[in-house]
Amino acid sequence: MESKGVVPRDAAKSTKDRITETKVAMSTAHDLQHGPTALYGQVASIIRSQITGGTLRADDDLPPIEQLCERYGVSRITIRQAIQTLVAEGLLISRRGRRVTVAPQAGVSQADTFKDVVDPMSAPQDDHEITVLDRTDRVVLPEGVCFIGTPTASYVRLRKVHRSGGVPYCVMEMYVDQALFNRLPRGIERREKLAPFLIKRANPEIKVGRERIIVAAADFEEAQMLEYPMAGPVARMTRILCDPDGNAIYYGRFTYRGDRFGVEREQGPYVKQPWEQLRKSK
Amino acid sequence: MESKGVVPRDAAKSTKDRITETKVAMSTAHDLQHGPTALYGQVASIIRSQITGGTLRADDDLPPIEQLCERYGVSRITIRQAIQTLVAEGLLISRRGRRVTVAPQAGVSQADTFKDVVDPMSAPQDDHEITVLDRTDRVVLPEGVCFIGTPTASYVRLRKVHRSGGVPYCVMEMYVDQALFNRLPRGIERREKLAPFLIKRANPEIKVGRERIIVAAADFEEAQMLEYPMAGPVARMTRILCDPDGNAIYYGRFTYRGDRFGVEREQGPYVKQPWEQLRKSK
DNA sequence: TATCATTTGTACGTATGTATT
DNA sequence: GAATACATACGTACAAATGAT
Repeated sequence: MESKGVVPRDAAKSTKDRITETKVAMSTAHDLQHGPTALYGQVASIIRSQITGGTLRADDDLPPIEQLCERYGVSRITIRQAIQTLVAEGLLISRRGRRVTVAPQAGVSQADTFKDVVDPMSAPQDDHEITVLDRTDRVVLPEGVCFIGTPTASYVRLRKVHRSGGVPYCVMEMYVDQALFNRLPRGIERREKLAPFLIKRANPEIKVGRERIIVAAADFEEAQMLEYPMAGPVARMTRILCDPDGNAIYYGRFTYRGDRFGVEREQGPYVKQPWEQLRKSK
Repeated sequence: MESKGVVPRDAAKSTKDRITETKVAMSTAHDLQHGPTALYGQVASIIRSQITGGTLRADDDLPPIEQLCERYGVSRITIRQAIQTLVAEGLLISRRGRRVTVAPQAGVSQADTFKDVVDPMSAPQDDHEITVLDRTDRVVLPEGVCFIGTPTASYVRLRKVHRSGGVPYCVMEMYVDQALFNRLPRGIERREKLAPFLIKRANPEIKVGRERIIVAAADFEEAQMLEYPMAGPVARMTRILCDPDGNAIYYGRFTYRGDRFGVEREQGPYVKQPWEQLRKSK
């Protein structure tokens, strides 16, 4: 292939900078090159480094797309795709009718990020809200989901949304053994995180609780319920609690917003790893 | 304005045409509606349900975009955006010059997915490869990253890529105490996962290892190194190992492809947490 | 309360580059 | 080399949400 000379594309380049309102002290004309990296990728890189570098800060507005088009000498689609990329990365927020803004949590380092996340087993904050979407009694567990323990005859199925500070951070679907649920205080599902409650106070005793965690992209439904970009990163967790007889008295599937999820694990030489005690899942 | 209506596309059944071979028994004209849900969202929903429902199976080809345009009576951009969405969700793979295909791991249930993932501490498979990108001796740990333990005076900094079955699944940056590293077998960093090696065999003993895990979207660099869609979901893990004196003799930051990451945790009142089982001192 | 300008979201049509078959 | 098919990119238009008037 020929390393061809760059096609001169100075269409809108000479236009005077009319960008005066924005706080964004963006630097002067960037020279984008038609080449191996797509134009939208180059634009995204520039903006990304402005965010990580501190030129753009949390909650800052970006200039309108039209102005960015002029500035970089590219079309609207190109800018849009760059913005889309950064939205998916969690660095920008774009909403109809408003300016595109830098995400509140953008630019903080990874270590700091960990302060804002919600460990699934942590105690809820003061501003924690629980919404019960629906409840169905006397249902059976779906086939093949029980990776430890044996299902019981009958469950209560609950779907809930948890919010912190008004923002939903987790949607979940859980099955609680019907007999056990009937013994719990009335309305407890609206007041408490059930798994921590069961582990601390339930009768009969919980013998073992196990969680599997994977990461994925939010599907349409999850994105809507979590007020989160479609295909944004999420954590999916499956949790099972068993009683001393090996009955799975609790099964839950959780989807956490990626920006609000974090877990900590210990590793050490004297500890047998949980999965070494497991039967292999096929 | 009136939609042009879906052109029935049944005639083109030339023998050479492999398109008719696709198992896409796509139903007859789907009526998309201009309304609250965007057209591309409707298309994405249809295809998504075909995948999860089994009409489209892993490694199946989608019809060319042009044909999808005709089928749904929408333009190329609309189809592309639907495909993009599903690519970001990990359900489709789109490559230049080839048909869009259904991702190999698409359509399997969450529980099943867990068998393909790589627990960070698991033993490497036979087809496991390690590439050392670079090595720098006698460096100090970056400021403020050490969430447990105290940094030592000098580290070896390594950047590596791990592959399984030829596919990269993790990129990492790690710091190993210089003195400790000098005592390790030569070239061990190219042959072994260092943390498990240290935990099992190092001298002095590791007293405690702790991991923090969050989820995020792949940035440009990570996406390239992992051969993964930009902004695709990834897990980021930070791990620190300390010796009995509380010195952080190992610090590592890892980025895992979302489709290859999974961890398991135990929870329960009668199971001592790993760190509770640790010998407190020698 | 209603209207208007601004700004982004969605969508169409078209053209060209580039990788695969 | 040719045909196929996706990626990128331009220009344009209208819809919908927001904020200010």
